[in-house]
Amino acid sequence: MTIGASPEPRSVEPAPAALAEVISRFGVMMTFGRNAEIYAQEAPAEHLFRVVSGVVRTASCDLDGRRHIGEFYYPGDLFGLEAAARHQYSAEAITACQVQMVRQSAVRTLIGVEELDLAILGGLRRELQKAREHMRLLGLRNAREKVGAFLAALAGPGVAGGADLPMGRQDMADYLGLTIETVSRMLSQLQSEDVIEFASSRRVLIRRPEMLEAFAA
Amino acid sequence: MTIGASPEPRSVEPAPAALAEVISRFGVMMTFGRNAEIYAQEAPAEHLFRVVSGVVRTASCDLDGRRHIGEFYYPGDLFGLEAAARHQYSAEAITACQVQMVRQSAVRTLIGVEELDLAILGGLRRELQKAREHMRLLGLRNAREKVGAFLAALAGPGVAGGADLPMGRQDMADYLGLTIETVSRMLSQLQSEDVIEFASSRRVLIRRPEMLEAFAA
DNA sequence: CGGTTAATTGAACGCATTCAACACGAGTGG
DNA sequence: CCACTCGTGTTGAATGCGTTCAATTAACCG
Repeated sequence: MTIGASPEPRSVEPAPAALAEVISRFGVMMTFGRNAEIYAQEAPAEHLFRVVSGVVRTASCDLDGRRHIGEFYYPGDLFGLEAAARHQYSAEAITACQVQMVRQSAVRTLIGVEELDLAILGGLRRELQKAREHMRLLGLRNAREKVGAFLAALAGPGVAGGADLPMGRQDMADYLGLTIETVSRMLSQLQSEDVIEFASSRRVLIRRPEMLEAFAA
Repeated sequence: MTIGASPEPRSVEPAPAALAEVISRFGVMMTFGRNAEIYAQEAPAEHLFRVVSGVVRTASCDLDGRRHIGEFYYPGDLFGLEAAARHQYSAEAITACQVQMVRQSAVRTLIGVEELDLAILGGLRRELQKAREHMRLLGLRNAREKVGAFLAALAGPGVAGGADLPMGRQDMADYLGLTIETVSRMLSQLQSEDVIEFASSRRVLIRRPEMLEAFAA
């Protein structure tokens, strides 16, 4: 796989299949409890990870305590294929979860250096796209749009029925660059407008999918 | 170069030397005037670029006109090695500038697929790191800190003397997720605190480097 | 049940924006 | 050389959005 040569350009890259395959076959399965740390910020990035079950977040803490959530990872997603030799963000289990892990050096012997690099290349492209999309969200959306876009992404392209919110309000807030109160307020507002409806605080029903999709942009 | 195997981890990746070398030797030199478009948003990403002189910005326009600046590129920087088959951001000349350009397919024959992919890998790692840093800036800094951090980055690690601001206030604002007025106010504020001083609106002198570096974090 | 954490809601504040006016500099023509 | 214009940058005043602080309610779990 090389950049720019794919016959069918698409806006979002799929997860690199070859690497996912290798991790799922040879990876060491690990189990983490809620809020357990999978790896620390600044830790050496020696392993590649794949979410088997549960949800993972990457987080970065500021000097003065402010926290930023980099991304959420769901079953099937790869994470930990960092940009540098050390992790910029820590990774933590949002829910109890199972994660498969392989040493990069091990993958290298299994599928060869070139294959590994290509797979990582694909993964990085995906990460970069998500990061840029996130940058735009943070830079030029207001609170209402941020929360709407988040829900739209979470509900997925087939926005119908409902969706679970595995993460708490604080995680959503730190992901969107808002406070927990503002997130709550926007959710309440969207509910009062019948765009969504909460079955419980972690379970949301989509009442007007077309309204939510308007936020996706 | 493979991820995780480098003996000396460093926080910021250098530009991929091999690729830069190839572009500078075989690239087609092009000249652009102020505000000229180098490539458009959504255009196929078939080329790799290198700034020879001048400054380049990548920009992305929203449906309702809001603009976001992705990154600024200075002489020696590579750009256009996008995450997808199509450019997420357009590239424009901030100042009159010279840019070298090569087709990816041409590079492939010159240095081989593996080399190319490795070089792009390095470049992407760099881009991802910058994007994440930018995300954090947008997500959890206030106006004062944003402007301070911008100046600190622009002045460079050896924060001393002064720096030129090749971009206008609007570009700075769209990069930082602020309005032009707020940027101007923060600059005035920093000047009134004797952290910086403006020789002209595009030329800034660093009066207290240690104060600026505090923003870098 | 009580006890604890998470989430919602209210009220007041403050930071950044918005709208508006003004200042500055570069370029052009009288 | 000055007057004029246009683009760019600065400054002021008022508004509003999101935050902050505080109190209440809901969910979770022993």
